Amino acid sequence: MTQFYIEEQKILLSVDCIIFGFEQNKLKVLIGKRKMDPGRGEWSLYGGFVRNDESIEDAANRTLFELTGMRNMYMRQVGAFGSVNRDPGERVVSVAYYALINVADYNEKLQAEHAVEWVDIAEVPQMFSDHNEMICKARQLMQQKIKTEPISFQLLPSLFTLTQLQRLYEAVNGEEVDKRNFRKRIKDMDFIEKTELIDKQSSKRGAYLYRFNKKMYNEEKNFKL
Amino acid sequence: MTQFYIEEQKILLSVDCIIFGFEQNKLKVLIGKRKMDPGRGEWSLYGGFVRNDESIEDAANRTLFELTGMRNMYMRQVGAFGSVNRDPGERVVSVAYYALINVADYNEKLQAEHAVEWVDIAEVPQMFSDHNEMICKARQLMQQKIKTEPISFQLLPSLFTLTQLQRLYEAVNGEEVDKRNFRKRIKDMDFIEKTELIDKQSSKRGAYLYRFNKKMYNEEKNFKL
DNA sequence: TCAAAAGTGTTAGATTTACACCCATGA
DNA sequence: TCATGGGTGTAAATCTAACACTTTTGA
Repeated sequence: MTQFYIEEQKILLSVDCIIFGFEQNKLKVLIGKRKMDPGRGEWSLYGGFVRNDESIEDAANRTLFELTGMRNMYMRQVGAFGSVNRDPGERVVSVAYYALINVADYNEKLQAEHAVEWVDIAEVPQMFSDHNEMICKARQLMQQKIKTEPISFQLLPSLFTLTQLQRLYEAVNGEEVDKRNFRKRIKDMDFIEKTELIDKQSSKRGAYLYRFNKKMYNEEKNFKL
Repeated sequence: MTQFYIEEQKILLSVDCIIFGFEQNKLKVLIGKRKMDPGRGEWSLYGGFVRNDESIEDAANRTLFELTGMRNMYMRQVGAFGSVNRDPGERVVSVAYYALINVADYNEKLQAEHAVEWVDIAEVPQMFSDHNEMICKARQLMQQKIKTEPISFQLLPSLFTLTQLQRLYEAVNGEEVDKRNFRKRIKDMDFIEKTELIDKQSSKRGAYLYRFNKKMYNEEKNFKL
């Protein structure tokens, strides 16, 4: 193969994953202590290097799979982070992705193996490199997205109560909403289906379980929260 | 210096600039025919490679300066584009940025030198590599941004008429708006200052010229269009 | 004198917000 | 029997959208 761009400098390229989960009415991110030098022991996102024969997105999916054992997670690019000295070891440009996961689906064994934990988004410690900035940007993007697309269901079990859904919105947006107004908006969205099933976990009386009907959503697409 | 990431593969990294301008009531992008192999002669964005000793953002600013002779342009990242075969020559990952320019400020000599031209966003031809996708994404981001931040003034002369401003919004959003409702919203924003100057270019009667008062905006920040 | 763009308010409809009580159940 | 979370409707306020005529002036 002919070499076209012979004069140019090549650069290390990595991906970093901001994995959001919802647990105990809080929005959380999955982070761990860095296991390599430089920066060993610092809080860090989970990441990996991009290989020459895979797209950045593939690298991100591979990294997510390594960490969670899951494929086809909801994942969106946050952006490229490219300060010269962002990594103390060597020049590394990183492309951040955020992903959404239902915490209950996450394999505890893998979690233990990678020594990562769910940390409340409001209590994220100081992190390695520019990872705080990445988390912040990811959260902003996710907050925007959740207003216009039904991504909340990625963070919940397939059956959920309206109170769970509401608490999720409150956690993501950082402010409480009125229960009746919230439920009115849900009623207008036919693709959020009421089932006949009752959840008895969270209350004595029990609450109806709902599910997201993806097919119906694809026909209607009138999402607004 | 110690090498930390010895095993990893390095990749060519470039930046591509989507430069938006506003001319004849149309939103336009600045593009030219590619001057190097592979892809010589195809329509292309203006870009450049990222050097090892500069941030991606610096590379983008340098590239914009090369093309326009201007510094401190409004510029935002669109994202990283990283398919393996996006560049037919060699594996190149590119980070796209969009920038806003007042067309009248753009040096014609530089434009001729680089052989770039303003093309209506609605009539962008098929382009090299994934540049159509980059433009599309850039436009989406810009459309979102213009709703909540006063970036429109980057595309206009420092003095402008309300009709110009309205036409700009219409061009960006791709739909017409009601003149009276538009002007009502403008009146609520004190940082869009009416001057005593009259523009006689666009009408016999003449129209008041307005200016964006940045200091006043920074105090109020209640932008909404 | 007329064509072309500038400028200006009102009203109906839609959307959003605020708000309080009864229900069902397990402990 | 009572504490806990589940479930429900209405009215006021705000915001949005639709709409038409007069003014100025250069050609």
